[in-house]
Amino acid sequence: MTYAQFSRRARLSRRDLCRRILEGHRDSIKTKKEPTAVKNLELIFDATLKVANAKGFQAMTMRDLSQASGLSMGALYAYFSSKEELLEMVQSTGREVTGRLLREGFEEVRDPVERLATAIRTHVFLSEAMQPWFFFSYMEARHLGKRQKELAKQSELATEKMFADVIRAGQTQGVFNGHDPDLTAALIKAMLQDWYLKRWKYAARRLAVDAYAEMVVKMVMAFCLPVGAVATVSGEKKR
Amino acid sequence: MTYAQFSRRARLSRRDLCRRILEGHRDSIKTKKEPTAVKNLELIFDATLKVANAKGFQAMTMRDLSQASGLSMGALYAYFSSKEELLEMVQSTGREVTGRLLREGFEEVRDPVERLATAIRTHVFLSEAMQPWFFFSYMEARHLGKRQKELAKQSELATEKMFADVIRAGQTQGVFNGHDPDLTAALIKAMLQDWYLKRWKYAARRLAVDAYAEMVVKMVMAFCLPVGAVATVSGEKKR
DNA sequence: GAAAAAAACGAGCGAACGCTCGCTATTTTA
DNA sequence: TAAAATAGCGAGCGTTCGCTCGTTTTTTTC
Repeated sequence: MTYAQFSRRARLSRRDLCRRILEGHRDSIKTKKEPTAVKNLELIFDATLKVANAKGFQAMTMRDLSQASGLSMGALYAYFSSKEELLEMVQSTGREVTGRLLREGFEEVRDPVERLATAIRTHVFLSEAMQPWFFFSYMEARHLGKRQKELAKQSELATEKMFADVIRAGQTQGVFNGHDPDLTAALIKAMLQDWYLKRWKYAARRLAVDAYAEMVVKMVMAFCLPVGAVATVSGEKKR
Repeated sequence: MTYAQFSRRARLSRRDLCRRILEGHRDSIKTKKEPTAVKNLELIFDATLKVANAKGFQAMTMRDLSQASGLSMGALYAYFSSKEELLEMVQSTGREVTGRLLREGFEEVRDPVERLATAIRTHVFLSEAMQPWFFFSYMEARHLGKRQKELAKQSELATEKMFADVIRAGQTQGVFNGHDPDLTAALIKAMLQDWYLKRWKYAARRLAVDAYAEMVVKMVMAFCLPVGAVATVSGEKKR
């Protein structure tokens, strides 16, 4: 799979995302009419991610957010009851969408090698498509309350377990060698995170998202496949 | 090299660190007597890293810092002129010490394979010994001013170039295969960062620093060494 | 198009912020 | 040990923060 294929299939528009958020907060959001609410939620989340990812969520004032979104202070507070709730809304939404799309991304692939490669590619492509959300989730996680922080950790561990399980299954089938699956999964996740955390670096090098994904796949396969196994990972043609 | 050996050799006590900071800011620090100044700088940096790493530097108030350090507001401002300057002091100190120790760590090792492995181990061990500093530098970099932010980026790129150069030298000698050295270095750095950024994860798993370092070394060698090369990386005995 | 309902506004509130400065306490000097 | 020098203190200043609410503007209803 390439990034072009992925983003055609995933169709994760901000509008759909905001509609989901609205459904989840129907009771607390004061605006009655859906089209208006969705439009404004879009403005709010766009502005939040833009300003907060530049200067940090704590440093972003509600006046900043008001200016960046084009909504007044009063209008903003029709959609959340406090700055902290806004933080939780962005976090939980990103978490939910990520988990779902990631699982869907490779569930039908059964060959262990191809399954691991697809999981890696899906994660890179997903974090590319939703880069501001991923960056925000990572950098602002420690400003969450105790309960929400625990959820964020659980989410991270769940993603990692997903990779570890794929590797374990491959080991059982004798396709992968015996390296610790949990630690391997942790290292994979570390490499995947760099793509959305250090975007300035890869943008400066004009590195495409597909190239990055393939590099990570190669590194992981070199580590997980037994010595001597020919590393033809993907069915796609190589140049 | 093991972590025990490294930390015995590096000897990077907080006291020495604070003495260096004092020398670098002799003109702006109002306290005249060195022993007093060093003692208070130690209190200030300890408290800053403790509080800021828990709730973020922006969220840390000067009253928090006063309470955590045991110094009054007035006493704090004898050592820096603004909260922003405190941020820059911590950042620049960490940067300086890191760069120096990292370079010293593997300059005498000449064999490419051993050299790359030593560079990786040194980075992991260094980030373990100075974990609060590394975590702080990473998480608070975007709150710096333009000039300082540029320095932080340059420092990151310099570290990466160090790894890339080691790999390039190994390729010239025909020891490593032809994978892009710059991108490989970026992936190595991503794995190294996870150790000090996600400490809660590895602490929960009771994973030792040496084990982590060896895992990264193995992964990198599997990727960089030509297929078929026996991966006996270190001179140390294996179980 | 008048009345009712919904959405948007933004000045202003109390609280908390970074930082200062007149003062006290401690140490050094002679 | 008196005088001078240094270190330490914390209430209070001006500012800015998150958030509210009485009012105005826009949209819907009939």
